[in-house]
Amino acid sequence: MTRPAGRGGRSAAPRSVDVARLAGVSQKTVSRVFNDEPYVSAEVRRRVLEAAGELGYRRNNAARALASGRTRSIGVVTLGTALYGPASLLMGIERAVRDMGYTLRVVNTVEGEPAGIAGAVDSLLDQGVDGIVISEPIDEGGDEGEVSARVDVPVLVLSAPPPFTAPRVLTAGGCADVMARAATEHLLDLEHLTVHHLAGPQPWYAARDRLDGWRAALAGRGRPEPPVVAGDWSAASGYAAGRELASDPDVTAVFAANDDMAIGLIRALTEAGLRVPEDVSVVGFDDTPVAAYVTPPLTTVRQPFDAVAQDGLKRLVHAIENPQADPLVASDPSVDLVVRASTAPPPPRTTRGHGRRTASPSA
Amino acid sequence: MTRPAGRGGRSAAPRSVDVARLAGVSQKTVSRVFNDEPYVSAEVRRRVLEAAGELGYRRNNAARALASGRTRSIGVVTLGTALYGPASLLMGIERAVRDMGYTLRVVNTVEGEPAGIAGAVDSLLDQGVDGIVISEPIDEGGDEGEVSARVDVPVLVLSAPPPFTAPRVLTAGGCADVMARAATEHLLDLEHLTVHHLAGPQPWYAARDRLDGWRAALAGRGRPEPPVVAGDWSAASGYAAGRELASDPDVTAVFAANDDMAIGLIRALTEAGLRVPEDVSVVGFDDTPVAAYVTPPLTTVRQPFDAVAQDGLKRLVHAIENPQADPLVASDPSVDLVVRASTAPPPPRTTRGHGRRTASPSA
DNA sequence: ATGAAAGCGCTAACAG
DNA sequence: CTGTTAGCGCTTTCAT
Repeated sequence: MTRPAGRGGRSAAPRSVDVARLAGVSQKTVSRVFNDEPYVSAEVRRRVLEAAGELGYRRNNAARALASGRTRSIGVVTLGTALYGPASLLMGIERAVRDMGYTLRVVNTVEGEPAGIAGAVDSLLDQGVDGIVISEPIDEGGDEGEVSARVDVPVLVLSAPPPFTAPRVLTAGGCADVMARAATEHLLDLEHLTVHHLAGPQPWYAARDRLDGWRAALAGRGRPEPPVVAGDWSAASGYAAGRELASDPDVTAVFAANDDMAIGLIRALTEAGLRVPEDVSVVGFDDTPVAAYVTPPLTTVRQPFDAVAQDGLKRLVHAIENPQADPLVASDPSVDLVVRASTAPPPPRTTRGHGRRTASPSA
Repeated sequence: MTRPAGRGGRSAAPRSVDVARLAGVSQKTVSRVFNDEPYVSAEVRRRVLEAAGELGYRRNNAARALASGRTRSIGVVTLGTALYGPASLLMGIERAVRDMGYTLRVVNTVEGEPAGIAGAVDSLLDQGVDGIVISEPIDEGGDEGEVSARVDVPVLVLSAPPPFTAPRVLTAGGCADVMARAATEHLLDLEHLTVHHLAGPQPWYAARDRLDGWRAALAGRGRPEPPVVAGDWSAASGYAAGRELASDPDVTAVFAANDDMAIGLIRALTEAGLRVPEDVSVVGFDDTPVAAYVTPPLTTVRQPFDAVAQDGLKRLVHAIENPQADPLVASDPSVDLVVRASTAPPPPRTTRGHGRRTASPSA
């Protein structure tokens, strides 16, 4: 019909000139209509829209990007994990990006892969994104500097201090420390003498934040700081930690850096013959969907993923669209401690240490 | 320097002509080098690469897409949920897309939103993707037909029968039924007279598949089919179902359509004074990271997300790059039943019904 | 093995 | 309010 499947393009998709011809206007007017530009009479607009509908016209994004120098897309760098935290954040980001009228490109970094964040950012830059979101990065040690020079778009770093310096870096959601502090204080308020911490993997800024918050809470009350137990976010690591902790009669309260580890921890404690929360209290972090339904229902901290993503993206888009203006200020999200049945006052002091050295599986 | 920050474009990014000039070759040769085209002498290639490196040259994707008619990007439509299944699948898709040399664009559909899949596909088409992946769609009833006409790129539908008809539709991973069947048969092999099913929300094809598999297993052994209990994937719904099921002494085995529901179910059963697996066996689906660490460790089915994504994407890309060729055939993934401690033979028949009507909370 | 010329389909100035 | 004229930076086609 119109055109015999032009060069590279797949089929002969209608172009704006085709619409213009059919509507009896100039090509530029079609462009005006589709960009909601002013100065188009209602009548002409109607005719254009009708013609476009008839032809099944849809703007060519590549041409738009080439001509305007903007792609209206935002890239996000995520860890390639289905962990509840990162996954929830990604969903929040997608929604926020869409709400702001942008499209989303996604690149995962694979833990332990050489390229890391630098490579992912580079790939996004190749794709021509207008802005970049780095979600829950981890500190891989030093390859971040390499990117910095080339990054000429605004960058938003979520749930962490900036992992690298680029001309225009924003941050959002670095509030895990205050949430962790609240969790720890909840345990202290219950009269526990101290609180142990089952930490996440330290390359993760999110894990460090929680560790810091726990430290701050303990320091704030002048409590001794027991040695940190290291986990890797998995329930398996929580279980391993639990076996260790179960044999120490001084352990009456544990703050785990995420719910999965808390669940593994509880399992190990239970198998060792300890009761949660009567013998040991446990607090998790995330409020995963199952947290309320494990045994016992888990006291945990709910993270405001959507709010963080929304606030961050609003500021990122502002930075994109107003390169010269001062960045908007971050609004701080609310801390949300969800108290369930896994926390209680410590056992009476006289009975502490009671049969705590033998592991008698119960299941 | 080169050029004072041309019209729309942000800064004066170097173009291929700049590289060509510096390397003392034609622009076309630069293009050849970057596209790994043949007929470029090693010496020239080296000079071009060096010049490009010096200038910090990076190809402009919009121009490439405009000139070639291909964007080298694949769009994925996902539900906006952090549920383990969909999130895992998304990670697998990202990886597979990247491995195939494409980039990924993501659009979520929000359950209950009017636009639904049709809107998401449309948005992806606007963005000019070369292919589309629809991940774990749900049947929203009828708005799919609207898209079909306009979809001129290959579409891969994961974990479901095609939700709409488009010229070139592929499917992958619709194997939940055989996995569900295996799960049910495991319970039957343990001598349970029948198996109850805690189903997922029926708009989800994934939920329907599991229901079908359960039915097939029961039918295959000539067992009675008890009424289906409806859930919504959440642990909360599993808990609600558990309260119901706990009062029925005929319930000795339950196959839950996902792990979260299984966990909620177990909690309700436990609170009702029933033991798992001594009184009631439970099988989940997904093998979430916590499945092995809840009490009791959950027998469940592990889904081969990565394999499904990889196989599907290989075929999608084949369809993109060989429009005329016959589609590749799907390779079927392996079923992986993980037997843990939540399943056992039913209680002795003489004692069945024992104290099953009163709910005496424990834990 | 390399180069020249001609667009891809749009947006951005500038005229009317 | 509307139209004209130039490119955006590549890939493609065809010459050498």
